[in-house]
Amino acid sequence: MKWNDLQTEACPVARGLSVIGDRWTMLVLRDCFLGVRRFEQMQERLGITRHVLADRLRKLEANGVLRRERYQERPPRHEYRLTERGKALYPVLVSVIEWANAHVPPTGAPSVTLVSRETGEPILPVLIDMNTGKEITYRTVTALGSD
Amino acid sequence: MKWNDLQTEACPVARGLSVIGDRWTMLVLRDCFLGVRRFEQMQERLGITRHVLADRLRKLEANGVLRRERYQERPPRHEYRLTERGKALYPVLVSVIEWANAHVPPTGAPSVTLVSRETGEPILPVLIDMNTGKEITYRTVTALGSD
DNA sequence: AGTAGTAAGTTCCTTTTCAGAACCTGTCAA
DNA sequence: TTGACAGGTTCTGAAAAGGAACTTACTACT
Repeated sequence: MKWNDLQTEACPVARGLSVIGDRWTMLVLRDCFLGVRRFEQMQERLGITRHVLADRLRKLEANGVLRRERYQERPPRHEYRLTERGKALYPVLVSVIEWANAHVPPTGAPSVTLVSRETGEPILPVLIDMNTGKEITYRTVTALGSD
Repeated sequence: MKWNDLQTEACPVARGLSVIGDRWTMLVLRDCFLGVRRFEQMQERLGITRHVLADRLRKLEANGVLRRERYQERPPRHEYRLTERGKALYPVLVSVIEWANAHVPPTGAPSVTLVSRETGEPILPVLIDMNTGKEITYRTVTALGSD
């Protein structure tokens, strides 16, 4: 099976990863959430090759995660911004951050954490089921549907 | 920059993705959460090549996400199980599922959703900050540390 | 007029990774 | 002795990624 065939699968994990499971893609989106909008800045910050970055931005735009906006004419220049669909990925990013900080300790370098804009206090992310108010773990939940 | 250099970065997104951001890796973990433990089953379910599956399982074991347990001697046979570190990835998986079901609609095929084991009702996952009790969005939270 | 700088890519070439299939090893059962 | 099973390894060709240089359409400086 090829990677691109995943888009049509019934499993939502496969469908989701067909969009964001690519090498570099989530790192590009991290920069987008940090407010980086331009090709040159992303390329320099990420250390990704220009070729791959152009490809990822194209695919993210095609999938409706980013949109390409012209910010000047002559010469034409564009910047990339998160769409609503892109912004909806924030929980995925936060979950990765939380997991990495707890389980993939940085080697020497200081860690980056998330803090509340309001209080400045570190945040403690937990997945809650809004219907029951309880925490979601692999024990309390099961998959339903044709898999 | 090479992909493997990400492990030593200060950014937790980069460190996390150096472990789980690889092609196929999260799909292997999906199967683990579904209770699949053996090489043959994973290979058949995923449609991944045996070579790549062996590689991913090796890396996941090296990173402490899975552990390899012998379940019979002569001939030696092993199965793969999630460690605590692996189980801690459940929120990442759930976030991907939630996003995909909302934003990457299946083409024709019926969707797979998560339900509460207790009530059988569909769950509605939301990321909450345990300190404030409020929902976490890209507006309410900001990164702190050297990035 | 000529030179340098900027932004967003594209092109070319090499190296790495992946897909697909076949093969290997040790054991049991027919 | 042949076949099946489980968990891999080995091989070859195709696809993707890395690295560096080049392109285009401007603006600003000398």
